[in-house]
Amino acid sequence: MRKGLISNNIRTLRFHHDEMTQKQLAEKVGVTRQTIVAIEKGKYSPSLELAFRIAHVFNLSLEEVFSFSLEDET
Amino acid sequence: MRKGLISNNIRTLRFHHDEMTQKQLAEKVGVTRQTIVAIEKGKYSPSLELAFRIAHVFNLSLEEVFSFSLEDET
DNA sequence: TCTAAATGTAAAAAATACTTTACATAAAGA
DNA sequence: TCTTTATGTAAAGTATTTTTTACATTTAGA
Repeated sequence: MRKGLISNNIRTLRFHHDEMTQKQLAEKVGVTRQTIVAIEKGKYSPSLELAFRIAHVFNLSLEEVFSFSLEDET
Repeated sequence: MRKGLISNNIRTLRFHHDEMTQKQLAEKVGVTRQTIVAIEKGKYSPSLELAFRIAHVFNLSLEEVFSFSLEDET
């Protein structure tokens, strides 16, 4: 699949939500802390399900947490 | 990760968009037809990127195409 | 200074998403 | 009837996501 760019504001959102730690977020969504680290740092993007779970923790829609921009495809 | 349920209305949306075929949708988002079949039939859910791409084709937000419901986690 | 908590990195293994190839069926039209 | 188009299934292989384990660094507080 051609690749666009997915970004997120998880880090910011954690701090805006009572300084939630990576560990706390990981526990709330049911993954390991390493998974949160990798996503925050952009090593890879989460599965659709995990993206939904994370947005849910912050009481936001998925698209308020993750944004996508297409690459050029002429 | 604990699993919730992700569903989608791709099939309906294809018909509402000029009876777009699976093949056409696949080409527009840059995957094979089998991938579209599998997602429509719920064999697995797409990556976050593919979900964004599909929503984009229909000019909808991701959450208008895919919905997520949490399992019970008491 | 010692300890604990939060964050970062890395590597191997497991799980899931996606591709490729191939074949089957049903419906529509020449 | 013959052909084409749309859809479905399946299996093997590749790519990506997630887990597990382990260790390093920084900061805050006792």
